[in-house]
Amino acid sequence: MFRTHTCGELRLSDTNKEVTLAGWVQTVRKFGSITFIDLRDRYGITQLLFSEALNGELDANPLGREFVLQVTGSVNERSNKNNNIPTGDIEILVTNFNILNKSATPPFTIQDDTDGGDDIRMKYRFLDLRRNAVKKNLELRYAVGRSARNYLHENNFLDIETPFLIKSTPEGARDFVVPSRMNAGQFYALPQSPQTFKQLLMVSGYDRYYQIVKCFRDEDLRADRQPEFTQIDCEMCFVEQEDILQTFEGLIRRIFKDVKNIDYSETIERMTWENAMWTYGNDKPDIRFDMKLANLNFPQHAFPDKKSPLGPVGSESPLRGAGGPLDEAETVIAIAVPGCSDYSRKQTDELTEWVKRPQVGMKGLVFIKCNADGTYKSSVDKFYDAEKLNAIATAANAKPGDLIIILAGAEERTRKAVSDLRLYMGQSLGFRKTDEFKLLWVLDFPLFEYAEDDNRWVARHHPFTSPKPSDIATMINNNPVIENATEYLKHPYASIKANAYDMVLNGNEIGGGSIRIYQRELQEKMFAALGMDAHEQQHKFGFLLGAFEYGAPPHGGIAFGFDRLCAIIGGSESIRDFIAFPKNNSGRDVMIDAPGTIDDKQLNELNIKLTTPK
RNA sequence: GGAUCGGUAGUUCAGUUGGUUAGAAUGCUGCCCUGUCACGGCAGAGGUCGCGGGUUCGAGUCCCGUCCGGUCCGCCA
Repeated sequence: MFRTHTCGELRLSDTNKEVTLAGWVQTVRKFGSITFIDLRDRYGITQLLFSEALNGELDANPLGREFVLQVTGSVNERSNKNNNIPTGDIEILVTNFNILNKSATPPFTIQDDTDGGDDIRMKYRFLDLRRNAVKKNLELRYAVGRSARNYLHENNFLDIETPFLIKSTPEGARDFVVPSRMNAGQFYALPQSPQTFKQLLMVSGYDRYYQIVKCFRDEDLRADRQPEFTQIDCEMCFVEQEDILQTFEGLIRRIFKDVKNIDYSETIERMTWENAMWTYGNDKPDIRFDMKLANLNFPQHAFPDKKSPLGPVGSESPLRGAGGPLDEAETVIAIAVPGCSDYSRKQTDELTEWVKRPQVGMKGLVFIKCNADGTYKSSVDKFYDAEKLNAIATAANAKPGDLIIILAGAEERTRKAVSDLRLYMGQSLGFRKTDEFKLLWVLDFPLFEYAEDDNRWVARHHPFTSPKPSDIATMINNNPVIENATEYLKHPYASIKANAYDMVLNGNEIGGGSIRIYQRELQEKMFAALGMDAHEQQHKFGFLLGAFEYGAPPHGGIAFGFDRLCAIIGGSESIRDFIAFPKNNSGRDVMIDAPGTIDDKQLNELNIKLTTPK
């Protein structure tokens, strides 16, 4: 037997027991004739005592960090206890030890506060994983997965595996492809999600399905995006949107309870996509803090009855500094940043530089300081009197002490810029606490978006999403063809809402789904709208259209981004530390150095000729 | 495809206006130490300043290119 106990379980009550432990040397502390060693395994740290006086023949000198050690000895009560660790009351008086393996000096310290940077930690990920900080993340990931499985199991969901080697589809993200040796010149695609398979399982009558499953998308990476990632993928028969929302509110509440012991009993807020876009500037708002967007030019479709506090402004508009003259700006949006009216010139200049960065892309900003005494100090004082500034402040819901920031420009860009600014200010003012959790459903997404590049509709969610029941007739009765972009807004399809929903946690999309199309006619109409003719539809999705002819039930589902959910619950922006072996920014695994070239024999078997040399 | 920040000791970083022998911390090695737990003390080793080119009497420092890494935009049904 290698060990009788783990390094995390011995207590004062075990005193005098003869035990054998195995683990890694965390630290060595020498004091002449006695030596302390912290022995570490997955479960904790136990202090070892090597004493020359008591066991003179033991030589702890050869032992270095990360050596693998098996030790036998008796459990002693410590004379100096350590309250910081659970085993801090005891130590092992070593009578015998065995070096199971030596270790080279690790390139970084295996500690909670390691001295290693991301690069070196990823290259030696197997050492990084020994660190408590990473281990805790992987344990949390397991806890989230186990909680989800328990909940879904208790609610009659079946875990059914679906294939990884499937067919490339035209819509959505770029596919990862796998060449087929037995079918020369042909390729499998790895699934971006098990979407069509889970729908076919519904047709087969498995009315509640789930799978915690790898998905693959060959797109550029981010801190919260990996090319292979994991989804909690779910689908249900005989449900309407409300059934799905209820079921998966239950799931997320269960996860918070099981993993964080949080009773998330409050109502989960619901917001239409349209409302989210106008109130927060994006479709996954962080509602942990307020700072709502105020549209100062009050466009007809948002606030039809109001007049802009800015009034008619000519080409000499003071808002020139915010991105151009107002009468040329499609949109003018303000936010009131609480408690920042005392910002210095330097600080407002920094904000100006921030919005001028290419990633934000504004030409500048206008600010109004709402002083505590009710007066205003703004970058447009020579254009606006106090009455006008007061009207803007009222429109922006600003209170004394607030700093109003105004951006102007093209609608989409400006909305995104103010949204980014809101998150940036929220972050720097400490409103985005990692231990506070706010859930939100975003509903009623547009079904279609117009893709200018291709001059066609694309599905905002995916092409299997059903329109709202009230929009089905609009979809069936109209020709999807559009000639040019200017017709886009006027086309009946532009206003069709999808029966789709996203779950948002602290400003991150953690899940999304929809009620699906289950009738062949409607699905064909959808494919046609996306520019697929009958032949292509049959070629790409014939199996699904065929299945819909054999008693396909109404169904819908949802998929949660498992890695992202774990990261947010774990209080991190980056998902990489919640994945045992993640890829870097360029999609590389720097530990195993993948991807790599393959030899000519393999290429020949696959009938592949490279156009660029290896 | 684009923007931006970084690359100097094993590691994390500092390095001024271009100017002597490139520093600190930590890790590592040796010695001392019987109660540490971020042990302490003393001594020591450790550098192709990512790579290539250029400017200059002289480049870690300036310029050009390139590679690598981080973050973001585009992209991600």
